[in-house]
This record gives sequence, C-alpha cells and structure tokens, in this order.
Amino acid sequence: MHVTTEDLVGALRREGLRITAARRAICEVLAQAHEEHLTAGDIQRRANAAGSGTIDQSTVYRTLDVLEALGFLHHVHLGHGPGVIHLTEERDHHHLVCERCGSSIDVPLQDMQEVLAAVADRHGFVADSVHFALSGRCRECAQG
Amino acid sequence: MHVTTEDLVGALRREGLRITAARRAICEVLAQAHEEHLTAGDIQRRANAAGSGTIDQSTVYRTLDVLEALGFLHHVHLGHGPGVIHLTEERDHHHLVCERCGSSIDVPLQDMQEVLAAVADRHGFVADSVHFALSGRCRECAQG
DNA sequence: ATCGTTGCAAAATTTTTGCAATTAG
DNA sequence: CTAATTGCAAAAATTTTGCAACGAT
Repeated sequence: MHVTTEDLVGALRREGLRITAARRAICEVLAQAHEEHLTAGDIQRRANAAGSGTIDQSTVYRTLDVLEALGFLHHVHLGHGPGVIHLTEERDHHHLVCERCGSSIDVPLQDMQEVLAAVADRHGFVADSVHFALSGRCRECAQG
Repeated sequence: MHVTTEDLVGALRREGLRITAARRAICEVLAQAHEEHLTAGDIQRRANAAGSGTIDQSTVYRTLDVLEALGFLHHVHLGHGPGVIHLTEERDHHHLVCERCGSSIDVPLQDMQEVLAAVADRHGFVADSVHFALSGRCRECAQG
C-alpha cells in the first residue's frame, strides 16, 4: 500500500509538530505523487494549485527537510538541475539514468543490494542510499 | 603514466583551439592534481596562484567544458556542493561516498563494471559513467 | 587581420536564512 | 498565551551567458 496523506500528517502530529494548511497541502501532493519524480518547485506549484494558498518555496523546502529527517522521503539527484523527491516506499529503488536520452529506469533496491554485495565484500561499503542515480546508457542508446 | 600538461595542451592544439595563458595554467593545475578532487573554484585559485593572472571563473568553466567534451575529464558529484573534476585516467574509478562521515573510496571502474554487469543483464543498462557517486556507509560507519 | 577567447558583470538556477507577523495547540 | 511556523525578501552557492576588448594564429 502507498503512503497516504494521513500517514504523513499523522507522523508529523506524533512528532509534536504542528499541522498547518501548508504542511497538509504538501503532504497531499506527496501522497498523490506516487512514482513521480517531483522537484521542490513542482510540489510548490501543485500545492498552491490545489489550495488557495501562496505557499512559499522556503516552506516547501522546510517541510521536505522535516519529512526527510523523519525518513518519509529522500531527495535524489538524477542529473543536473533540481533534485527530485521520492517517498520512501517499502520497495525502494535505485535510478539508472541514461546520459544520452535522459530516460530513467527504476531498479528495485533489492536487486542493487544483491549486486552491490560484491562491492561491500571488497570495501566494506554498504550502498544503502538512493541519493544519487547511476548514470550510463540505456538499452536503446547503448546500441547506438 | 599520468596525463601531462602537454597531453592536454597538445590535444587542444590538435583540435585547432588556441593555447592561451589561461588554458595552459588550467591544464597545468589539472595535470598536477592527479587523484585530487578539485572543484572549479579550486582550479581557479590554483591557476591564479601559480601565474600572475586573474583568470575568471567563467574561463575555468569554459575550459573545463572543452576538455570534458574532448574526453579528458569529467565532473563528478560526490554529494551536495560543487562538482569535482577528474582527469580521465586509464584506470578510472567510481566513488563510494559515505553519507555519514563524508569519506570517499575509489573503486576501480573494472571492479564496478564486473559488479554492474548483473544490472546490465537485467536491464540492458550499461553503467559507463562515473558522473555520480554511490552513497552509503563506509566500513567504519556501517558498524555504528 | 581574423575570429576564437578572455574578463567582467550580470543573470540563472537551486537552496538556504533572517526576521517580523501569524497561528496551531 | 506562546512557541512553532509561515511568507517575504534577501542571500548563498554554483554555473552560465552577453558582450566589448584582447590576443593567438
């Protein structure tokens, strides 16, 4: 099941944080984003389009910071340009971004973990984060 | 053997590009950097410290662009903050950056390629780039 | 003598911060 | 009430761009 607005809002409440209209609107956008790769700007635009509000970018960033600290999301850099926000789902994933056509492939973290175990063995490094994408060539572009 | 100033300057010349004092100074800094992770700002500072010049940041970025296009270097994002420049060496490497202590481990690309072949098999994705680091926990921090 | 290149200044882009006013609890 | 939160405006941080002057070939 996906993370819902109430999951997020509830978590904020449980932390003793205040539930403001801005925070609720941002949580709603996030809950509805599912697999989308939203930037902070996207989130701001959607939150403001939904409500009547004039939620500021700084409020968006601050709210995202809180939710990231609580482990509900992380931001990923898929390439140049703004970072994108990702809800932490049960089946989290890594991103493979094609440096030629820009397409991005989601790889279940499990797959990567498996694959990266070899690195861990050699270097004791646990690649537990999805903060950065892996860049390279997708199937189509690799043939060109 | 390492890339030398003359390798870089020679390549520029061969491309019909002009060899200016700024470009030569930047090439010298790069050639001397070896394994260091220099930012554009570092490069500018060193180039200016070496010569008498007032090489502008824009000149640094433009020169780096040229050298990157020629395949002599690439820029890598190890985390937040400025990208770092890497000369393309024979034995290129990936970076594993610890998201806790910030240390970064160089992994021979060969090792990674081997490891990433599994991903390629599954997704047809060729991770031929070292543009982004892999983030996670280093041996010490993984134990904490 | 060209025209590629530079330095300067300014813009663009993304994210962060200080602060007074607002508001949830 | 009162401390957390917001919106605003400005700064910070990194990279890019327009343009007139300069200089490598």
